[in-house]
Amino acid sequence: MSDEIYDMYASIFKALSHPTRIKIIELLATKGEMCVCNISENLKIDQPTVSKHLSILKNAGIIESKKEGLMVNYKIRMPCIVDFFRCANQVIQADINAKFALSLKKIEVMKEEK
Amino acid sequence: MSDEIYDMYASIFKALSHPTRIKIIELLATKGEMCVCNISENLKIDQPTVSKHLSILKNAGIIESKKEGLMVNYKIRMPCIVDFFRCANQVIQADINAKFALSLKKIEVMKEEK
DNA sequence: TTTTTATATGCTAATATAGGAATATAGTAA
DNA sequence: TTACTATATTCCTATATTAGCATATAAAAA
Repeated sequence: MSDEIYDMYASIFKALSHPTRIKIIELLATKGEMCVCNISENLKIDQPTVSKHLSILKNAGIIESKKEGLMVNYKIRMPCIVDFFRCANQVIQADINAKFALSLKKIEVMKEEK
Repeated sequence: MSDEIYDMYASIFKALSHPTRIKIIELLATKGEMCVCNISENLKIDQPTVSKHLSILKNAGIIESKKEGLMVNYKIRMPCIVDFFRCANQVIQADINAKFALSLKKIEVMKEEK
């Protein structure tokens, strides 16, 4: 694989590496399509900030936009992106389970020390 | 979803948002398991830098390590991470196709202008 | 035309990240 | 013990990213 391809992969993941942008993807995945104003309202984040995050996602090729009158509607361009989250969720669940197991172990040790 | 969960998703994607770390994942996905020295040698990146990237991937829960004597072997903890790349590849291919279509269109316009 | 509405962009300060060089740690061997 | 090997960490500097505010653009309405 060429360095350019690695950069392209990295830029897609970088676009997804911000909690606000994850929220935007989740919102669009749920509602299908939304204008900037509704996204801003729904997430309670001011319009310029939402606009900037949307342009980052768009530049990465993850979402696309369509102008309709005054409004710009955004939607997910690559539906398989939802699978990212299913996998990421497995990682997160594994972490939570590991932390839980660890705290149980600590409780056991405390009992033994008594 | 709580803000903490969004942060966890974001940190997983952030861990993948660097070309060197993509290369490491690809390497581990292919070879199964590798020590730091072999990763460093294979990617021609110096050891402290590889070590830092590995710790970022490990903290995100994407890879795990096992110490064996002097060496530390790393392997992928979540096999589904490979699906990330399959999807990301679709995004990349779509971009490449779009660019190609655009350049064809420009050629058409140039012909008409003659 | 002017005004209003929806979105995008420019600027700045604070914060985060990267790589390189040097150093620290931990296990092995002599 | 000392020497060696494989990893990890620290410090430093350069660069990148963020949110917030102000401003610019673009379409619709008056």
